Amino acid sequence: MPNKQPPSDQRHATMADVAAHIGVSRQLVGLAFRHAPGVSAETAAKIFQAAEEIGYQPNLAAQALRREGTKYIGVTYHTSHSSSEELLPAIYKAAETHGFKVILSATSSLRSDQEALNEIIGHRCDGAILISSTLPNSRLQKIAKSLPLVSLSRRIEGVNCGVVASHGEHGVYEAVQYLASLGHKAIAYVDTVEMFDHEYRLQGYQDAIRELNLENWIATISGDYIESAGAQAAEQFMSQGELPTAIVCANDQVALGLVYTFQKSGIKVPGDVSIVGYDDTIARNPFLDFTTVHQDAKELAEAAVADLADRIAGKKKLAELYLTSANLVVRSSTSVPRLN
Amino acid sequence: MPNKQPPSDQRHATMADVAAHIGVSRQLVGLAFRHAPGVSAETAAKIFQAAEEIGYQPNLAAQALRREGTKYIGVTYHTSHSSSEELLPAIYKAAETHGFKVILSATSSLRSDQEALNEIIGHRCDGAILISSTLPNSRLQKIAKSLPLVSLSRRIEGVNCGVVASHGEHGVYEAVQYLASLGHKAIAYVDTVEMFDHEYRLQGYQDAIRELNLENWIATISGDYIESAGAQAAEQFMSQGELPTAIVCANDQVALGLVYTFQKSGIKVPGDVSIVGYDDTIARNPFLDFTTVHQDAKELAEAAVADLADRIAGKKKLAELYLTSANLVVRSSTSVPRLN
DNA sequence: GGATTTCGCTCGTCTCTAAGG
DNA sequence: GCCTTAGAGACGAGCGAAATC
Repeated sequence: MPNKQPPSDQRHATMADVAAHIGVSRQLVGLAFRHAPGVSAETAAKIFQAAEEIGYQPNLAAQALRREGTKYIGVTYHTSHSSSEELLPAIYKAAETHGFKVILSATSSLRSDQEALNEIIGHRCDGAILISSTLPNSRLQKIAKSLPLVSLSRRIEGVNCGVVASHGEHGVYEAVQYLASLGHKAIAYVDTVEMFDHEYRLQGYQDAIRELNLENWIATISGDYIESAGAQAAEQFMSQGELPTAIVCANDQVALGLVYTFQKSGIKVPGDVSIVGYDDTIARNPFLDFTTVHQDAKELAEAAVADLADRIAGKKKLAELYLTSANLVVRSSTSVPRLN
Repeated sequence: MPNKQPPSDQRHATMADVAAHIGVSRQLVGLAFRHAPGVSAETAAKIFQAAEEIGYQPNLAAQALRREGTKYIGVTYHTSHSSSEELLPAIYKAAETHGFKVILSATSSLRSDQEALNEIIGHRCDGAILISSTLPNSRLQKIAKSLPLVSLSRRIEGVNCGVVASHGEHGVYEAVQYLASLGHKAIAYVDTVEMFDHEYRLQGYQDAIRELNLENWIATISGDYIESAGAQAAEQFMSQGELPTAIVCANDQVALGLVYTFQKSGIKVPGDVSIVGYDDTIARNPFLDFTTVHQDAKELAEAAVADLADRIAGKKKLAELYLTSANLVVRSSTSVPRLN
């Protein structure tokens, strides 16, 4: 009766296996994998080759358990939030350059933000990036005391965490100014009140309108299906007698709903109405090719990770706000106004 | 000079802290959290309350390290694959009922399937679900020897893993039959050759057309931006003299590109052309309201998790294929054919 | 004596055996 | 037989200190 099973196919290789394979100590293998100084280049090469041969992959759980910090960044995001499509890859990249691994934790109608965050705490992540989190500020403030936090794409206030979002005021302001420069005077704005940070984008609209001495024309909509909300806004405009000559939307999805519905009713974009979106997600899709405000996923991700890394290193404690660029990208959904 | 720091705010609480807080043994706390037998209801309540009070969350790394299996399921998915929007929440749910936690690992143009899989191996997941993975079969076959695998939304062959996908042949067949029942005779199909499993959906079209004694009318398209591909297909149809009276698309995104482009050119849907999608993702969006083939995220997720759980338990080793339901959902993008 | 390698303890939890109330 | 505790050895890697060439 064997008191110890031979390393079966089932068991994963460990550092000890690698070490035994070439006759060095386990610790030395550890040093090599940590890229710590004091391992001769020759030995290191042998070690990595042996690891390759027996298919060794470091056990992340063991690392996380033993290390002072886990070197994990937790990221919560909502599965149907379209902007995370570009944000997540950028976060992976940025985290890697800062020496962190990413642990994703998805939220949805079936999984709350709190559950997602608990998982991150369970993994003992050194810090967390919360994308458009719906957690109340009081809750966040409590969590921020023991876990470095960055709120991404949601400008929260009164919480000691980093906040990273695109400069909505500026982006929308620029869009309205551009439309005015084309000769538009009846410029409307579609405000989606259930979207985070909608108020800042609205602010940009109002600032520009005031400065241009034009009239406010705001359509306020709400609803889960954001494209449908855009469609609903289109109906609203069409039932009001005269249409504006240009409409700025709080995001690309609303713009799509709007354009689709107009076209279905025979209203041409941009011939009859110019439309501008925000986000530059679906807008850049060649068949849509909407004029929109571009927010840069890479810039957002890098700012978020850099701030979080500073917090983890203890260099920051207080609230800090970063507004990343939001610039108009002119494409084919805008033109000079129609002749009435 | 204190030889031991008092539990500072920085350190996370452990089972020992919980135990000390109410004066029981550390082992008992462990039993309670594992819901193991032998803990009185009264004591268990006290333990959980104490855990709540001092904010204890089990250290997942320690659990994963010590346990025989980690009870993790790794899931790889591509961030711009729209169907994962519904699939991921469903997988979380299904995994939970089977007693597993989920570890997400995203792929994108910046992060390969192999990197994503390595992370999963690093976490020592008991098994993995690969959603529309692009890894070559030979690679998968090698991995499947040491890690239970399920391929979701991609029908691979020759690999000893579970395969779960919707019954594309049936779904498209049903769509064509329905169109024929409305009186359509010129029924075209848009085949997206770069999509996984496109061949099965095409097969359904061909089977139905043959059975109905109609003529094959296939538009083959390729390209990254799948909605643009749809738009491109629309251009193709419009340049061919006469339009078909109905078009079945390989997926919803293509359908959107098609409909959008037709409408822009003044062609009415469904007045001039009926359109059917596949997936029932964006199609269900109220402002689109496309007729489409519904594939059920919940059904897919449950089948995938159930099969994987069986593999992890050692109840299965060989390849196995599950085809989940694919049923036509009639909405407003289809009607009787136009009068020529 | 500096470069290279090894020792020995530790992280938080699981799991097992033995024994106490 | 119920509940509870004591004690100890894992799991796999990190890291400070000591040993070796």
